[in-house]
Amino acid sequence: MTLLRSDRLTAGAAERGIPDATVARLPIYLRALTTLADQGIDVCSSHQLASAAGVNPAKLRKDLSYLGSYGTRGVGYDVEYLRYQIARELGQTQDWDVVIVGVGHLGSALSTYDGFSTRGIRIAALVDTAPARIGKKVGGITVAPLTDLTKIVRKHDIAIAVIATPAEAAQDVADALVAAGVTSILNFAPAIVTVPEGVDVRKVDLSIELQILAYHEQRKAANGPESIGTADEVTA
Amino acid sequence: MTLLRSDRLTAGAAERGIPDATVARLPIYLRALTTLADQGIDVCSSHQLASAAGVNPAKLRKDLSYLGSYGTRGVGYDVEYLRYQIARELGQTQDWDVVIVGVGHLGSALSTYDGFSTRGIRIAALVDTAPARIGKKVGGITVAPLTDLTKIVRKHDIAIAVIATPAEAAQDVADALVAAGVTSILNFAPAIVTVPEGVDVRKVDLSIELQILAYHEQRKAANGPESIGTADEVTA
DNA sequence: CCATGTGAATACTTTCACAGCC
DNA sequence: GGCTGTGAAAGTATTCACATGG
Repeated sequence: MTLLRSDRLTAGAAERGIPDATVARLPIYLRALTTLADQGIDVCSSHQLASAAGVNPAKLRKDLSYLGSYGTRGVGYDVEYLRYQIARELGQTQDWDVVIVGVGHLGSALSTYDGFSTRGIRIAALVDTAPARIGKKVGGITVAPLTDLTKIVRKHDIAIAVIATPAEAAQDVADALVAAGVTSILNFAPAIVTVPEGVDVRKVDLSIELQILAYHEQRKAANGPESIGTADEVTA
Repeated sequence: MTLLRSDRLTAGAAERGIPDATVARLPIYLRALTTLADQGIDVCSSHQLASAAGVNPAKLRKDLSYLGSYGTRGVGYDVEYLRYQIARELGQTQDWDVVIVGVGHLGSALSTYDGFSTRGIRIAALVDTAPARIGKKVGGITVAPLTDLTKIVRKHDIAIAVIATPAEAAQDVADALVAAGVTSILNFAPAIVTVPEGVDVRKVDLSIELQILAYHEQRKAANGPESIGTADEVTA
């Protein structure tokens, strides 16, 4: 989750050193811009965009300032232009081929998720170890055996993989992915996977999110209901 | 994601004011402790536990210090005792009934996900609007119509809900959930939902995680491969 | 001696408030 | 006049390093 950056601001001309917290929000801004564009809006203020994205305007402007000065003082931002700049910064000018390992319920859900294609992400291959699943078609893609991994990664020039296996298999799959040449992994398995330097891992754990909510619920119940409020998700 | 805390340390006896970042890691420690217990380990050092959880020992000790002093100097932590203390802090001494709204691919995957039951979370009901889905059984639970929501929430005393609908429906569903009395929402729909004060929303966006990885991949490709390394997920 | 628990130092993030430009 | 872009201030989080107690 936290990546070291050897160069926050190195010598030379304006080395890009965008804070992690900002990078994590850029896709949200992108989505918000698309929403605005769909509404026929082609110029927006930081307030409008911030409200569509669920953040506050100062944070939005600070975030955008790391990319450059793409707004116009006294006016706002050109929706289409800003959308392009953020997409470029995120590397969405190219399409990223992704392989999903593990075609159970979650893997199937991911492979048919339609939010990927419009965001520069293409599910290029599905892989599993279960003989019952190999050869079956899911979302138009034939499930391949794990042993084909290296071949698949080479063929599609895949850098990013998704682990959607049970916890027990996660580390072995991660090792296989790294060996095959993958350098970024999104791990849905409820296990910590260890990878060599230079490989990024992000983790999404569905039950953890619910446990965090349960914690806050418990506190609401314990204290009076008046002692807690949300800052997030409240549009001014 | 960020919750206001009116009392970081109020008067009286040790008011609990655990930082958000720490709360987000407690479920990870819980999982790590379970792993250790399964290996027959019943006392562990902060190093052992930290390595199993994928964090560094200092952070772990600091996090645990917010809960109290549950370790023994010179020795370490009793696995079972610490596990209980964290579970209690997270509110897992009781079971939380949860309703999932939207029984598409993702909703189905969630309702059959077996990582919930052992963590104090019980899927009590499934709800959808599509007539084709209502009445069908998924993971042993019959899908109910959205109009039954209030009845269901009352019956099971539900505080926590999951939105797994398309983006367009998310806000309406959130409104219905709040009206029915739900006070915590986990939102998987790729949309920002607005809720009144006192209601917590957490958001998981599958495509955003991949976009963040793509950003880092792009940077690896652009710069020399030597200029980036990961701090996370590397066990010493 | 050992490993925890914790103040103090550092690093990062958010927010404020206003200078700068349209 | 209005809104962006940004230094500076405030607020959080992480890490260090050592006093503390078994």
